[in-house]
This record gives sequence, C-alpha cells and structure tokens, in this order.
Amino acid sequence: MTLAPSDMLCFALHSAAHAMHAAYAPLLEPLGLTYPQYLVLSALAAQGDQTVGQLGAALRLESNTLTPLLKRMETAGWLTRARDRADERQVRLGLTDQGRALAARAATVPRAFVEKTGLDLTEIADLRDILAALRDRLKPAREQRS
Amino acid sequence: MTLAPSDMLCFALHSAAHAMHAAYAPLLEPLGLTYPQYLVLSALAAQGDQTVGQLGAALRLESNTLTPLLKRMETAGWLTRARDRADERQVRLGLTDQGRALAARAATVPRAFVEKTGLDLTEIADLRDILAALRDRLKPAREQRS
DNA sequence: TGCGATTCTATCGCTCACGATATAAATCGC
DNA sequence: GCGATTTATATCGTGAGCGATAGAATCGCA
Repeated sequence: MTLAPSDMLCFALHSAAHAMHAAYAPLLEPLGLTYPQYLVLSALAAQGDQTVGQLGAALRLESNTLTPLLKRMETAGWLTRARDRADERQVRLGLTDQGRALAARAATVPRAFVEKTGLDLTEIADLRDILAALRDRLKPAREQRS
Repeated sequence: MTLAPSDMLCFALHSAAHAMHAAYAPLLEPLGLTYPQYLVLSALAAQGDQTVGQLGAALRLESNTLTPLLKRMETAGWLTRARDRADERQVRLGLTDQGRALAARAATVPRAFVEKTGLDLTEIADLRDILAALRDRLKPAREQRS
C-alpha cells in the first residue's frame, strides 16, 4: 500500500545528501566553516566577486537564505558586502584576503570527500551529471543578470 | 584552483535534494504535510507502529530532530506517542485513524513525483540504489533494536 | 517627465537538522 | 541487590532553508 521510505528515490536522495553533509562536517570543522558557507566561499573564489543575485543563481538560493548567511561570513571577516554604486538595489560580494586564504585551504576538501565515497573519478563525474540533470528537470535555473 | 560548486558532486547532490523538496512541496501542501512529516507518516504506515529509535534508524534521524517533529504531528492528530509499558525509556509511536487516512492519501504522491523526474521506472530504481549505496558507504546505518 | 510596475535585497516566522547535554529507566558487575 | 554504566528520549542553542512580505531603487511606458 504505502511505499516505505527505503524504497523511494526521494528518500535515497534526501538521505544521501544528509550523509554527504555528515561526511563533510569533520573536513570543514577545522576551518570553522559550515557546508553552505563552504559553497559560498568556493563560488566566490572560483567565479570571482559577484552580486547576491548571481551567487543565488549559482547556488540555487534566495536572499532570504543568503542574507543572514552572508552576514555571518562578513562578521567572520571572510567577505565584504557593499551596495553597487551604479545600481543601489544590488549588493556586491567580495572575498577578503582572509577569505581567499581560507578558500585556498578549503580547496583540498573535495579530494578528501571523493576518497570517502569510494567512487572513481569517472563514476563521480557521471553521478554528478545525472544529479545535475535531474535537478534541472525538477527546477530549471533562473537566468542571472548583471 | 578552487573548484566551482557546479563542478562538485557534493553540490549536485545537495542541489538535487533541494530541487526534490521543492518538487514535493506542491504535492504535500494540500495535505498539510512537510517533507519530513511525509517520511514519518510513510514509515509508520508501511512498517507499522514502532519506537522513536526504530523510526530514527529507518529515517537516519536522531531524537533531537524527531521529538519536536513527532510532537507537532501528535498535536495535528496524526499519531500517538506513549511510553512502552515494558521499557519506559522507549516511546512507541502509532498512527491514529486520521493519520492512516492521510497516509493513504499521501500514497499517491510518489507517482506524481516520478512523473516530474522524467525518468522511467528502471532509471528511478537504479539511481535510488546508487544513492542508497553511496549513503551507506558515507554513513553506515546504526543497528536498530526492539 | 512622471508614475506604476518590476527588480533586488532584507526581514519575519516557521520547520528541520544537529552537537552538546540532561534525565530517567534499565542493565551490568560485583 | 546496589552502585556504575549504558540506553532511550528530550531539551537547548545555532545555522539553514523557505514562504510571505516589506522597502528601496530602477525601469518602462504613457
């Protein structure tokens, strides 16, 4: 009648994401980062300074989630937030030297995670692409601006 | 240097799980259920009455998450919580008639989700098993008792 | 040019998740 | 049996995530 969670794709996805968080936690804890903060730091380090909207498009998050998260990271001294001079509605984000140094340290974390998965690089890439495609079918990315 | 989130397996997993939640939300909203509540209801309906610990083993959640969640569901009239007579440390959970009726209605939800994914049943099962295996490698399930 | 619509970010309230810790019951060791 | 340890659940504080909504800046069109 009712399907058990263990038989559902959605629960496998849900619980695998939780297990991934748990696997990342000990890798990020020495850096003082949470997982979403690690994503923000990586996005800014890899893709350069950007607005809250652009970061949100990259991470699929809205300002109601990002604003408090970014404020905490600003307080920690990792990034700066400043209204764009040309368009005061936007807030431009930039890494501080401290933030860049932390991002450099955090760059080694994905390797450590890959080892924990027990998958080889081809399997990693295949699964990543399958999941990204599923995500985009479920929730198309909104286009990003300026 | 730093990998962008879009290139990471972890972000694909993270964002796919978020997209899955977003896809479930409109299916569950008419039932008044959140996604974790839906999992609890499904687990109790499929696997019968059980203790908090057993439910936690099935859903990979601890009492610090489950207790408030279960209390909200008890308040909503979907389940009962009662100390086990034989072992008063344990709390036994049971669906009410109202909870069983809601679970029956919710049983149609996975079909609707599968349609949204655009995957066929074989692909669904394959991906589910890959993710469950990854989850169990990252975080072995703790054994469950009584 | 001016004003209504749109865009961008922020705020609020709620649920979920988890680490650390507390509390009570049951079990173990002697 | 009695104290120490273990087990099961609950509590507290914090961070995330999101729907609804607010507020300011900009845009578009009459």
